[in-house]
Amino acid sequence: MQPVGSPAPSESRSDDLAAWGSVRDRLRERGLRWTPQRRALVAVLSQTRGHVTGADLVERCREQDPSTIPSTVYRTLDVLEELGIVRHGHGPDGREEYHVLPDAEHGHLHCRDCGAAWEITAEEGASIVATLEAARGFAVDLSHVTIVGRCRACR
Amino acid sequence: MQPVGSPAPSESRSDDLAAWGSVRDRLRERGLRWTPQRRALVAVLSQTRGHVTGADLVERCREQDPSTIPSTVYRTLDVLEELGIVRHGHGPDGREEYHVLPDAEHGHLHCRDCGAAWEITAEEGASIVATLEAARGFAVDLSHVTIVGRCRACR
DNA sequence: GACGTTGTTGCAACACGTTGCAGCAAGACC
DNA sequence: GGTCTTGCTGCAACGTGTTGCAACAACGTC
Repeated sequence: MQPVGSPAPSESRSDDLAAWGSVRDRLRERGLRWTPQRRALVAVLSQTRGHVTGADLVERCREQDPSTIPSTVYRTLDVLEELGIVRHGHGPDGREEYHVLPDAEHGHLHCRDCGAAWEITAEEGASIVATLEAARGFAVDLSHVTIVGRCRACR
Repeated sequence: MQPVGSPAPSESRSDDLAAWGSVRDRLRERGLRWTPQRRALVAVLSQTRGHVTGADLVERCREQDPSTIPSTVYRTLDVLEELGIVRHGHGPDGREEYHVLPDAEHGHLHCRDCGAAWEITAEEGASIVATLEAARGFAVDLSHVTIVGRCRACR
């Protein structure tokens, strides 16, 4: 239950390497292409853990290659989301927020006052999911849930 | 538990009239001013029920007065939110979404497929609020919660 | 290695919202 | 009605993300 450092890069774990290595093939299987621009974004993502905003990713790509075009990054992110490699939600300010290689489906908790963020685990989310499922037959997409409020420390 | 028509204007109820009428005085009490631009936005809001996006409100104001400036509208909305007259959240696409004269605190449910929206009542939200309160001492701002998923009809 | 398909890119324009700042005007006071 | 204070407006520039379109290039095939 640690806070989620927003720009939270860290080293890849070994089982992630396989995931990143397979991206090229997964694209090709679908008739999609492996371009230098996609390679660059995947390289950036593979050095990222936790959450990043779209703008962050654009900036990091630009550090590697200043000619990076934002729309290409956003379009590539859409593709990678279809492959399940990233997921996106919206931060408390409505900005795009991507999480990379989600181990398990989880939601997000944001403190309005201090800005800290936490993950809502699947277990904690279960009661939310169950409530809405029972009452309305609604299938909650937990990974897209962002709940805003005030954390213990700020109250 | 009716769906929330997104552009959902309808007539004001009588007890709302008092609320709208008092806006001027509530501003003045705080040393704030009652300007033609604010009058215009309040007029638009008073003919609105349910949910509107910021862009919607700008457009409706412009219908009344084509010289309306967006930043003024957004700044006025911030002020009105402080007075509790509107509340804002973020739609499934991250856009600003205002609800007018909230009768009771409530969250929102959006179907990813058909785009329909429902309100999560305070009672339904109670389990969400209670879970996070107990587990983390986190005070959920239900009115800012938007949950995305798939509704019964779309599954 | 050359060729053709067609998925992608780069670019320009747009949409929505925010911010900084100089000048204006609401409203209090005389 | 005139004056003063300071909250508000209008404007311009920016930040983030999306979209349409023509030209380009990945990659399967010969």
